[in-house]
Amino acid sequence: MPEFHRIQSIERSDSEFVSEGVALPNPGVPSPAINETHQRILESAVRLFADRGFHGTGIRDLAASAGLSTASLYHYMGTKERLLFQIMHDALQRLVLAASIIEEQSDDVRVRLDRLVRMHVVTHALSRDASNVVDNQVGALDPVDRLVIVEQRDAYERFWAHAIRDGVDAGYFQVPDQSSARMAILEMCSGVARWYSVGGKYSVDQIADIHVDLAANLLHGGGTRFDRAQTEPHLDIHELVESIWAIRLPERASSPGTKAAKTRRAVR
Amino acid sequence: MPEFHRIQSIERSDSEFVSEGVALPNPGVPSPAINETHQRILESAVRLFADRGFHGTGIRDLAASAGLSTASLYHYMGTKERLLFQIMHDALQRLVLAASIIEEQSDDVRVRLDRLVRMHVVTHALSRDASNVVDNQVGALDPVDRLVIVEQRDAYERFWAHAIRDGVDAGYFQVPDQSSARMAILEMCSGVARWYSVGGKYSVDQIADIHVDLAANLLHGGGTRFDRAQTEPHLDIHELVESIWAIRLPERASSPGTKAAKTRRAVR
DNA sequence: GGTTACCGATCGATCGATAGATTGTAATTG
DNA sequence: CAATTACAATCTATCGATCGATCGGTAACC
Repeated sequence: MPEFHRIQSIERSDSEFVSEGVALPNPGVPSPAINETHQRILESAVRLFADRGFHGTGIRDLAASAGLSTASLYHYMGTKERLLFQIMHDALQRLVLAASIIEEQSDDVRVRLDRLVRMHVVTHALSRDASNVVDNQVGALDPVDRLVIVEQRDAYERFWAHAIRDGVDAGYFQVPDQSSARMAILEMCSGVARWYSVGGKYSVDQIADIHVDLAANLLHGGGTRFDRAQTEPHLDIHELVESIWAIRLPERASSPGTKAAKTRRAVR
Repeated sequence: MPEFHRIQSIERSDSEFVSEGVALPNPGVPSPAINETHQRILESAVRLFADRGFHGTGIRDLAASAGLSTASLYHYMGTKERLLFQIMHDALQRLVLAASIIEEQSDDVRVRLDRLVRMHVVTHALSRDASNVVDNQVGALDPVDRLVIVEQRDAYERFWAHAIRDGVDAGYFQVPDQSSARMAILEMCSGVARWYSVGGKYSVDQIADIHVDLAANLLHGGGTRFDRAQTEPHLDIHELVESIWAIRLPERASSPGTKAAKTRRAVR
């Protein structure tokens, strides 16, 4: 009964190969699969977890998709939850490795961010299912495993935080708030995994180009809001939302009574 | 046994009230709850579906959270799936209503987009759970219901598509691709529901301000990528990702063989 | 006496997981 | 070399628990 609890740490191989000037690790992160059947199980699980969610996928679905009995599944996996953990851990390990290579090899912070965006988008397009599992199934992990995964995700986000901070410090970027800008870029790039499909209007590389542009715009500041014409009548959006949702305002001072007195001022 | 299959269409109330110059509908969309117990069920369901996902929530969890027996649950709901549908339908109805009011009352397209962003962000912060259900649980709907919800979501996105198109046509916005820009803004604003928590660094309105800025930057173009220094060594990100993920390139011509021949050119 | 609002008990189906047997093949031993 | 052992890889059958859902009621109210 194989153990997957520990996954070998990242190791750059000695043998490297060239890609037009820059050395890439070879063969990157080895697949955690121990043989072809195990690989099939992992691929089935990634696809099913992405499509139906962890709780929406039964072990019988898993077994059928991999062409095995449910009992045989357990020859390769610990539990269903450990299978999820292994998939997420492996995917995040690759993201962290890619980000570290980029950080290491990009001196100019603008180049670094260009490459981070490109890598994140290409990953989310080419490895769509695994990316969606990482992005959406964290809540299905048991609390202990979740700590490990969240720490990995935080480590990945730190590459982004540092890149944005360095770019702001160097005067290249202007953003209203660094954390919000980081989350905004990550969310918009991760979003690719929600809507991308092969055979669409654009190739993966074109989508990456577009998102590099969008991220560059987003970070380049200058846009003083929409410098809107002030001739428009005022419309309080917070109030509009509370009105439509009938929400009991959790922020923004004023008790329900005061609030009602202020906004419920009927015209007729 | 009440039926929730049909939800009344959007109707603007005759009685309106004023908010510093602009009329707001009152009382917006009425809650679909038929009484206080039903309201408790809906609120429990929204919270649990958001926290654990639809398939991760049992009807016993639902009943316990609402302080009822599972049997009593069925006095108010059709099936668990219909409950999900009702929650999503209601939430989307409110989004569409808010967007239509904004479109109606904003002449300048920059103002329109400002308000759309603000509304979307405030909704995703104040009504976080329902927003997360709408954004993440579409796949749990049965195929027929899903069609209805997807059409609603498409209708909502059309308000955004038109605003971006009008802004581009008017020369206010420059984006590399309108659809990608729309998805990028929606994803980054929806992301708020993933990380926002009350008592954080910023108030809801400040977060809305920040995202208006970010969206304005994103749409204002001008950023010709990161106009990076070309002194950096080249690093093919597509190749990097494929190397780390060991992905069998689905796009980008070249068979595995050719690819290997091209990139596996060993240095030593 | 119909209707509304609930409950305890329980249904059949499915859940994740395991027990125990069979097979093929590689390694070890007489 | 042949016989034996060991183990990896798979199966059928089945476990107890939980799933979504329903049955047949009771109590209160108009």
